Amino acid sequence: MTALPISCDLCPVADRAVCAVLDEAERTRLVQLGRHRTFARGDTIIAAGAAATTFGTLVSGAVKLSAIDRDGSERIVALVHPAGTLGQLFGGTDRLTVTALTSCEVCLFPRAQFEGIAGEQPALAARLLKDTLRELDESRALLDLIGGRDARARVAGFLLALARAASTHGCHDAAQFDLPLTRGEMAQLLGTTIETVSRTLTALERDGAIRREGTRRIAVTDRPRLVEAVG
Amino acid sequence: MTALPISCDLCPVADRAVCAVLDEAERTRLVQLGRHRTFARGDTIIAAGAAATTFGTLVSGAVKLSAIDRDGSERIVALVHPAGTLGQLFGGTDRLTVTALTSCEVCLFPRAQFEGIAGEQPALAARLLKDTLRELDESRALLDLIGGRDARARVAGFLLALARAASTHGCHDAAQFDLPLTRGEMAQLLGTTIETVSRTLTALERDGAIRREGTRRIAVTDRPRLVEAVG
DNA sequence: CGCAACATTGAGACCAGTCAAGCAAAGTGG
DNA sequence: CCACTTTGCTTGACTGGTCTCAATGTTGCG
Repeated sequence: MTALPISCDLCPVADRAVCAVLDEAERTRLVQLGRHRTFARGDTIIAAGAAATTFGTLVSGAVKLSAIDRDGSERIVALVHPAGTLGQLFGGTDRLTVTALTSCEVCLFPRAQFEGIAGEQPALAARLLKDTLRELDESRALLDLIGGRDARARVAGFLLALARAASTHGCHDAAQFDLPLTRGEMAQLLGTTIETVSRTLTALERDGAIRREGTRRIAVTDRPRLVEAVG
Repeated sequence: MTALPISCDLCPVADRAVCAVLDEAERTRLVQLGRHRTFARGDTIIAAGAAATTFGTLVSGAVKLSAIDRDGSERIVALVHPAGTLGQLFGGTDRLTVTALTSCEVCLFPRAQFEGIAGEQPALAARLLKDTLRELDESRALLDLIGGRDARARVAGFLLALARAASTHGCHDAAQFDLPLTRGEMAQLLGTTIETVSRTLTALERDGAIRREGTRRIAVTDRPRLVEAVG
């Protein structure tokens, strides 16, 4: 979790992240406000309940957003992939905990100053709105997946979503990818249990829809079958 | 579904809706672009799949946002209450169907022109962002409610959310309110079935947490118990 | 190697879904 | 006004998918 100055030249998501809509001068200003940090799997990047003071962009790796219930159980409500944003804009406290799922790189900015720039730069505000709308869509898609579908459909739908996220180009899904989540985390995200996730993956492999390599790597061997499993 | 000119003077949500952030001149311009319409329960206000051409504000009543699966089943992903917004900004087609749950009043605007004004008015853009972030929060709260909780907790949590939405002032919940949804719609929203919703309401009443008056009206008789049921 | 974390598999219990019947309220038409 | 239909709600009995509990297998790391 070292803190270093930001350099956009080497940034792999410089063209896709929210920063991309800023002109040279404004981006320079933003770069001077922020810090580039790296986190290891399991590190807490932003803690729920704390005053919302930072806002960031995920440069590489994967993170989860989760809420902790009063009874101590964790619920994952979203994953964020590179070029996605982290942290709560507006509103005083972060409501979700942001945790690194893999080792990852992040650009972090003081929230207030980031909001200030957004207020001055309509292009940035528009981009943030667009991003938030996409997140809203994804959240509702997840809602659709979890509500009223059985375990097989949830897992299949989740695998397809990951395949899409893993594709470097937007055009079509990756044929194979690494699960950034443990079985337990998948269960939390999908509203089920570790055992059911495990059994379902076994069943999908038995049916020829996927092939597992080790416990984390998934190859989609029969995409139509996987799509059909979603219903 | 008559179309009439907009008049903000009598609008009950003039101070809370997105329009409130506009100055006199801009609001006048917006008013001239839009139309005030009324819908009856069951009417489709915006159809999913169609080109996204309209954007609106809910003035009174309640509406649902739903997605239709390929197999024809409907999934409700959110409810919208007065002062909330309707329709898809950016993106070519509406992905969700907007349906009136009660008779309701709506101000509708041509989407492109609304987006144009948002581009010129940073205050409107900021307000739209803030609203969208709140919707995102609500969507994730619903996700939290549906994922990994049993039927009793889902229904209890939903009733509490409705009590909050029904309170005219933000300070505390309404003690009683009308369900804007049928049992079937509640089931679609909560990811369960009509029968389970009905049985759960019966159980909550038996336990003294609520009292039903007719099939639609709910009085919260023991709020702590209802909160406890959510877990 | 040996521990710790994670994953798989099995057996039994239980919650909720399905199927089915009956009831209540509101509308329709003779 | 009443029979009839429609729509929505409730309740019961049964079934099945998923959760729980428990044991075993696997991976990775000090």
